[in-house]
Amino acid sequence: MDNWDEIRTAYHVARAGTVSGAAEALGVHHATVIRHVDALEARLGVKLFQRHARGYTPTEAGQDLLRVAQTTDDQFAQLASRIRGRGNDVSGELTVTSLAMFAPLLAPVLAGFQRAHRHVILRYLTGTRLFRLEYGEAHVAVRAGPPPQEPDNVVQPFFHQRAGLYAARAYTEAHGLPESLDALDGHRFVGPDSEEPRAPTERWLRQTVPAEQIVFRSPDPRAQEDAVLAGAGIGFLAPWTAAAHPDLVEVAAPREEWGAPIWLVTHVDLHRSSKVQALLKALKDAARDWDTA
Amino acid sequence: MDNWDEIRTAYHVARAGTVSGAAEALGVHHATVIRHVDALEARLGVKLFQRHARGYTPTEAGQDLLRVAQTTDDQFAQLASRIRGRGNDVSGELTVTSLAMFAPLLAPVLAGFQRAHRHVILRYLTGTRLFRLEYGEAHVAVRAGPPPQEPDNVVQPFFHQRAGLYAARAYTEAHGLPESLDALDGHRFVGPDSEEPRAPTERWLRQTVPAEQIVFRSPDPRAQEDAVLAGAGIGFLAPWTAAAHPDLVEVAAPREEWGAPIWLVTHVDLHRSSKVQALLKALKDAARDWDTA
DNA sequence: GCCGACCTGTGCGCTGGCGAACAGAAGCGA
DNA sequence: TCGCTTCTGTTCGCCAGCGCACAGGTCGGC
Repeated sequence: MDNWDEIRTAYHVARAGTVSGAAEALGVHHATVIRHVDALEARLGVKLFQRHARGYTPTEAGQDLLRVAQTTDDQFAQLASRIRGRGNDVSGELTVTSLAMFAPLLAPVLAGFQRAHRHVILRYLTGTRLFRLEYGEAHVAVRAGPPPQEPDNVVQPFFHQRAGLYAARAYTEAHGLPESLDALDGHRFVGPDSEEPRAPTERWLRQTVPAEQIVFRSPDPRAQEDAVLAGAGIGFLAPWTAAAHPDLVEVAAPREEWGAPIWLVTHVDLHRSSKVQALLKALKDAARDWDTA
Repeated sequence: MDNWDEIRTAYHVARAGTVSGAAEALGVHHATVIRHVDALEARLGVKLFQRHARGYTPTEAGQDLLRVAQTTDDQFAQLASRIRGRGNDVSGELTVTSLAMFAPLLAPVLAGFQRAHRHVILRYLTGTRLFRLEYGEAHVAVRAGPPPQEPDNVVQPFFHQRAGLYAARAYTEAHGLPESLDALDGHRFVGPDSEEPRAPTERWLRQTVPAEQIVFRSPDPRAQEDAVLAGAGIGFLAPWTAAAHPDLVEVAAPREEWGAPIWLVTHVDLHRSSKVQALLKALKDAARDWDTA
């Protein structure tokens, strides 16, 4: 059964009862209908219709085909309306990915979005691995650093990430507060575990602070945050993270050189769907407050 | 959804994950596959796949299509095996039609055939109306008289129908037995009701016997038979009918001029099916005995 | 780091399948 | 009985859609 269009033609012949009627319903010439039916019967080796001057009467096999094709037609019609409807509908799955450090920022926005669109199922992936939009691993990605260059990705600015140096009150009470960024000797730092620094804060830390003073290292930004809160040392945190913990002391205010642009990235194939557009709008609305804050 | 082949192509792409794989499975060039998918997406207005250098990944809509097309493919495969199998299988419906007078002759054959092929459902239509093979009203027809000329019918000789004149013993005891066919005056006859005679017996009766002597008339041959048995008059019966009733007396032995050829007729579209062939064989096997009898 | 395997994507020439037109048959009504 | 309509079915010319060839990209192994 390797020609579904011929089945569809035969189905319309069985329904209309005549070749001409089927041809009109299909919008093709009746000669085409005859060719399709003849080809299908030849391939099956069984007559589907009895031909007479007043039309085509389905044989048993033809009636069987009529039943099967009828349900197929219905299912395809339902499929089409589902698919077409989905284009203008905010429903189904919606997968967002970002670095783990943005979770406290994004999670409330995503939760609010889900409340506004009850038919959408949100998946929020965080991880060190880069989730690839072109493989359909995510609809929307939040990326930091230089603007992504992938050809099939639609990139737009999200917000500007700022970072400052903070320490827990327990740490400053034990080790004091550095007077300036030039007098950091003897202080302990919380930093990344990576071999090569990627973020501007990581590069600054490596260039400025001797390695032996970075006493707590973790590849997980959330673990670093926890370490700073526990008084393990001085570490980079976003201002909004620090603001959420009154127990933290600002060692150095956020600097322009420590900041990084954050981008919203979508795959070009999905970017136009209203589902993705709705999420992008919600994210950018939220980011407007972050930039001014 | 008016192009089922494109759906089938997209289905194979979703299954294989690559355009090339789908093209190989379908036996077409991969350029054709790309064209089909592009056309289908354009018509639906929704991306079915995310394209990347390593293949096509189905979107939600593509996965939906995959599920629907999967079941469609299964159903078509089952349909094909059913239809193809039916060609070599003696099952399903089998409709036979004949003049009502042949019912006692044919019914035992048909019953035996059904016993031999338990999966077949036999329909035996008798009636004055001519059931039309080309409209699928019957698979096999038994026709009397000159060989049928319909172009799409396959005609083969069945047996030679013979007829004699008989009367019930009750009739002969009351009215005596005619000495010859030239001395029929005063005798009563059972005959047809038709305006124009069709069977040779009917023509002979009209030419030979005055109309007023045909005292019992019926369009139904079985009713005529019952009338002869009841002693209503002399009438034409087949020898095998008379043989079944010891109460009947032969008025005139069957003559060649009273006989008529009987034909087996099938529609050319159905003639080659093994179901019809099996029934034809059973009928002709039975007729071999009738001819010699 | 280079090479090979495999993928998508596109322009071109050609052919299979399409529509147009006509022929023939059957049914229907005047 | 004749004409009209409505079917099927065949032939012919032509174009949409096919396969081919090549380009460009990515991934993995040596």
